[in-house]
Amino acid sequence: MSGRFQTPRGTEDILPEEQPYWRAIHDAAGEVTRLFGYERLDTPTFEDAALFEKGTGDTTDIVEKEMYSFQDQGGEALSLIPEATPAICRAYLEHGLASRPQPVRLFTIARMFRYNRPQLGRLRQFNQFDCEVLGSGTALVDAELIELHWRFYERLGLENLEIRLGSIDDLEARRAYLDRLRDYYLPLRDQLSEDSQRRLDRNPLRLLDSNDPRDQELREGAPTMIDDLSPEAAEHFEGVKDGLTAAGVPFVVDPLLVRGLDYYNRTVWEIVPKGDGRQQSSIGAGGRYDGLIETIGGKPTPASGFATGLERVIIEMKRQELPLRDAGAPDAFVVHAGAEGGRAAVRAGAELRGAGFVTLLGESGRSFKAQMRRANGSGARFAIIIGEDEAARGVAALKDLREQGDQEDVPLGEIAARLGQELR
RNA sequence: GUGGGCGUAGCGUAGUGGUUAACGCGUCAGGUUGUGGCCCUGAAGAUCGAGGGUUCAAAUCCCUCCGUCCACCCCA
Repeated sequence: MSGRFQTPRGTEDILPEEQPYWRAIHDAAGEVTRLFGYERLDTPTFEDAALFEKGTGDTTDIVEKEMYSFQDQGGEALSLIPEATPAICRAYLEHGLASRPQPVRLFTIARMFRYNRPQLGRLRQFNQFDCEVLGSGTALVDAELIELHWRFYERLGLENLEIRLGSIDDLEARRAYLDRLRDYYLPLRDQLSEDSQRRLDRNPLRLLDSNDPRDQELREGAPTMIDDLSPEAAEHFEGVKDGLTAAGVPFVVDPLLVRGLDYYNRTVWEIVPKGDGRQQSSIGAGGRYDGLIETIGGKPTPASGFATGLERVIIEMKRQELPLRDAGAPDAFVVHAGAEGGRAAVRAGAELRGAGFVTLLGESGRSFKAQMRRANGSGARFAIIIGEDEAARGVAALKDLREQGDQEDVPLGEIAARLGQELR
């Protein structure tokens, strides 16, 4: 089958049978944001490339090697959005949302693009549900976001998830910590795995979540950030934990939680399925980013938010075999034959749909047997049969497909009323 | 971006050098007069991911590319 076109690498079609998952996700997101009072804000699919270079950070992998960037015919440097947060912040500044009552609670559901090597749960084009609260630095806002995040999965019916919560302090304190961490590891360099020796220079935090046994042993004596937070960050962290406890949301403090974007400060969290060893298992993650808005040209504005990867959520929904609302079988399937029967079938269809009944028509030219098979396969409750004979008599034969046998003639024009009685 | 596994009809699989590539599900058509589910019969559907090479002979061996999955990396 090649030679034929196929979806570009790392992209996928969403076929009809996949749609119930997406419907469930949109319903759950809509419901949970409504309950928490979040408003939807949608941004463009592409933005000024510099927004992410500044916002996300031009030393991050996302910006350095994963952005789809291009120049348009007018010479503008643009990027397909790799994440929503800087775009939401841009919109917040551009439209003066800072002048509305603070904080502003927003959400979006959008496609994101990152050029990386595809894997299960890692696509080049993927969808995220994203919530942000701008204009508040309180711990309770973080707790609220984590709770909302949690309730979203809860509403979908997902179980066996775990919130991992951590704090990475503020920038200055984090730099000091990184120095301490490096000081600890430097003399031990030779004992580290090859990967970790490289990490020591590039991203020392990564040493802490290495899977290599050698690294894990050395980790025992390493300083941890969470036990040595600045007083302000420590108090904030306590506030987040208090808020979650009050909300009845379970969490585990993870001192090794080092994942996430560079702009995060203080609160960070991720939600993962318990006992899943895969690398792409985190289905959602978030954190506070008090410095980002200033970085992209706004006044210093505290903010916090999270994103959840919807394809990853669906992987987990399938794994947990969640029951989905089925799309709904048709109410009626109209079987017909002959020119006059065809016209009557179209009229019957219009009448039925006008009355709110989901109605499918059989294929003209196909045998009754074929059409009846299709009617049965469609799951329709009733078959409405209009052949030459019925059409001539101005009636349709109504047949309940749940039972054997019985069918009766109903005058054309009274079909919808009759179905109404049968289906209430 | 690095390393590795895999790639046979729409889907799931069998076949690992030798006649027209097999099976299940699905699709289509039939099983006497215009009627479904079960059953039966038949048909369509595959340049065996693509291109090149080795060989008398390749789905099967080799190379390249594409796709997918796993690890690394990154992250949702």
